Amino acid sequence: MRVSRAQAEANRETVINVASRLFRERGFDGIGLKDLMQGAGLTQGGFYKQFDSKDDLAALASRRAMESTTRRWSSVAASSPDPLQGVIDLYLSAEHRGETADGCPLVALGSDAARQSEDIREPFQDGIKAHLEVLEELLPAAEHEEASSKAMSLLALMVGAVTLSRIVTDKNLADRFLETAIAEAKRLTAARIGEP
Amino acid sequence: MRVSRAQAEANRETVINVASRLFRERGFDGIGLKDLMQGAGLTQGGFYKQFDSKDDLAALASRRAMESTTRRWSSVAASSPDPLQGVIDLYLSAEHRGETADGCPLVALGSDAARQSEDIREPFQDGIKAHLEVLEELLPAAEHEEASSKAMSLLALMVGAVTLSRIVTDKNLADRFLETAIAEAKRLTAARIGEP
DNA sequence: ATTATCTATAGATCTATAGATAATGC
DNA sequence: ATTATCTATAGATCTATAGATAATGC
Repeated sequence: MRVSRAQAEANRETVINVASRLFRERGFDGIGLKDLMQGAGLTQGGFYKQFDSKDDLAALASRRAMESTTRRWSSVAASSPDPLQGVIDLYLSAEHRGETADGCPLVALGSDAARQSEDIREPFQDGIKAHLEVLEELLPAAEHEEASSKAMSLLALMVGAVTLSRIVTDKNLADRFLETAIAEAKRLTAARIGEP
Repeated sequence: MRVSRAQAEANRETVINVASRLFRERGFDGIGLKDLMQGAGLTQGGFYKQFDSKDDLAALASRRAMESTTRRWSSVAASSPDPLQGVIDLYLSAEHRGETADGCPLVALGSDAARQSEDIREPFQDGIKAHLEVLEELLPAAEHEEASSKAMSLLALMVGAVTLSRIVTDKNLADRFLETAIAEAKRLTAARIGEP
């Protein structure tokens, strides 16, 4: 029954990774410890030797999820001819809308996160700041202040668009939310000449 | 024990209204039938004579919530010197961020809604369409197509901004999400001269 | 007589804990 | 000897149902 320390650590990491996917897919209240542990090939009983509580795992899994999507942004930016457009097109794509478990936690768990304790909202906040920093560096703005504001509006626009796109049942309307957001993001990111 | 038909109908309405608040406050999975009925001054046992299932109530409560916020938009627009700005300022206010139970269901339940069945997503979609229609009528656009696109981007921006503002624990960052979204909304809604 | 609501309960599931088991690590 | 994971279970809570109760409506 007992496994090596290295294996135990690997198991812990697997549980966090599985949780980061399953929480996004079903919500924090939508999946129990039994299924979370089963998803990692373990049983429920071992849970509390690895984690303090379900909320503890929720915080760890949220951090892992946010870090994973920040990394994806950086990697897409690094490999795109137009880095900012690359990130925008990826985020506002039908593929991203479809992959809840691997997609942005802000969309998958946004309204859930707002209801959680500070311990769980903190990893989301850190992830939001990291996402903003990626955008700020990519934005063509003269001053830092302007880039910061643009980044915040752009993130809000993108999170809102994918959220709405996932809610509606009308496929055509869902696609239009993504398309109009892409068009609006282009206007937003274009350098504004002669503006304060 | 038995009450008049009129009173029974009034009780049903009360349960829907209570549910529309409590679901927004705690999420669909965050509150049970016992507490929902108790909130209306009733006991759990009577629930299934009034509703088919918890999901049935969730759909009815979601519709009620969306209709309520659409009405609020219309009423704010009717009583503001600048109707569109009135709606934007109300939505992107610290007050709206603070009142989860009475605020926009798209923010309070956005990520939850995306995970629900079509029966529950439909009232959200109808509410989204109603919200878009209010914005379209207020937007200063030459063509319908343009107003429609602007309305969708504006709604996405606002939903995203309040969602992010509720998640972050840093009060200063939370306020900045609302402020930058207001500034961006102003640019978005201003008539664009010489654009396609 | 009908029926809106009540009390009571079934059966499932949830988080968390207790103690057994068997492999690791000293 | 220590400990990672297992089986088993406690105690609470969840959705849904059954049957009792008492007031309405015919």
